[in-house]
Amino acid sequence: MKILLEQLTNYAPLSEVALHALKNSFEKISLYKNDYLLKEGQISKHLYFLEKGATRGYYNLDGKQITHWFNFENDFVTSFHSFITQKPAVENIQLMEHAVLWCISKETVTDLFKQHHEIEHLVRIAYEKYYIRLEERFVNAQFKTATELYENLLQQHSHILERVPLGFVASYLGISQETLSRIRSKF
Amino acid sequence: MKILLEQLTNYAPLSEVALHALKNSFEKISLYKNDYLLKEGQISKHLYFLEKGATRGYYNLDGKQITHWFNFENDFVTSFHSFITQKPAVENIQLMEHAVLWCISKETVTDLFKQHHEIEHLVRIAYEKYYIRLEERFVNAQFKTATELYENLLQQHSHILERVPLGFVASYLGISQETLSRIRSKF
DNA sequence: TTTGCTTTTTGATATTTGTCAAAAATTATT
DNA sequence: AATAATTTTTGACAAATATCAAAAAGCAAA
Repeated sequence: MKILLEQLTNYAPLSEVALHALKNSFEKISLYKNDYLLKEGQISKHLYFLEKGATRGYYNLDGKQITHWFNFENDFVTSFHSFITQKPAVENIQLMEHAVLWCISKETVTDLFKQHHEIEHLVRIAYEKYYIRLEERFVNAQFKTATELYENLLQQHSHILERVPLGFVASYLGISQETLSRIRSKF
Repeated sequence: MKILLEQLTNYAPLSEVALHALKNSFEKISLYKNDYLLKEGQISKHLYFLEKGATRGYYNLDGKQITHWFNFENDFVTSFHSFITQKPAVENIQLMEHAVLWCISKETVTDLFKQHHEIEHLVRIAYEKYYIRLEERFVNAQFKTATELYENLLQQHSHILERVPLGFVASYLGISQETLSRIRSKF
């Protein structure tokens, strides 16, 4: 919980009142490798904070699993599309390792926004950061070669390569597993 | 101005007070084809609402102009990365047509957030929509073929194809102009 | 440690897309 | 209307990546 609150106050400072409200709003849960936080077709009712562990988001396309993101310690996790629109998710969220998470429901989030403007303010700032991060990833994905993407990943997020099977990384980068294997052998 | 306020209240309803504050915060400007809203290296100090006209964002890579987004009527335009971080922009924003815009400064936006929580609330919701939109575009860009991307564009945003030179569309889709030309000839 | 299961690598080949150069078509300017 | 400038198309070829199949390596369970 301490980690979660620290992470939140990195975005913006919070009053004691707001901190207290947040403390009472998250519930701790513990899940195991291969468990699902969300399955395709379900509506995402919860936002999770990943204190420990690793998750991946994937969807099924032509009988294949396409992993399109990973989350690790201190990340917020959910199907944002489903959580925001309350429509069925197209993706699955699965644990790649045993994980400790803090869980909050959509309704609780909405209530917190109503009761504590400073929390909505904080989330507005968090959204900006998340938006920029997505924009960067998008530009990279579109305009860099597979080798450049791998180098980037190696330099900036090498922990991903150590904790995640190669096949997942390949689809995360948008390339085939064989190509990634060949690229890697050249380094 | 009426259009701008309508567009805003599509995200969330606003009180008379907030509407009035907004009315006093935007300034109308008129610019011409090939003018720049922002050049690479500048810090984006303004957010624009495009009432009429069309803009593109592009950056320079290996001596080429890479167009990575377009904006048309009723879109908000800026280099979000630069506007949010107040760091120099990597992209240029140029008018593709004569345009009528409503302009607001970063400081004014910040002040409005402080004075009217409902405006920050509205923007929080707007961010969610923008985030989802970017996510969709990202997933498409990464996992669809050039032909599928063109078909999508044709079905969902055919106005883009009519108003924008082919070369810009090609780099928007992340493919070469020659490839796009060949795809198009097959339809 | 042996056996079975999963993941990764390797080889051969096919497909997609890019690049370069030139021609054709379109648009703008005088 | 003629000329110039820009944009789009076409062709030939090269490069990058995907696909399929099989071997090798790694890991887990009995």
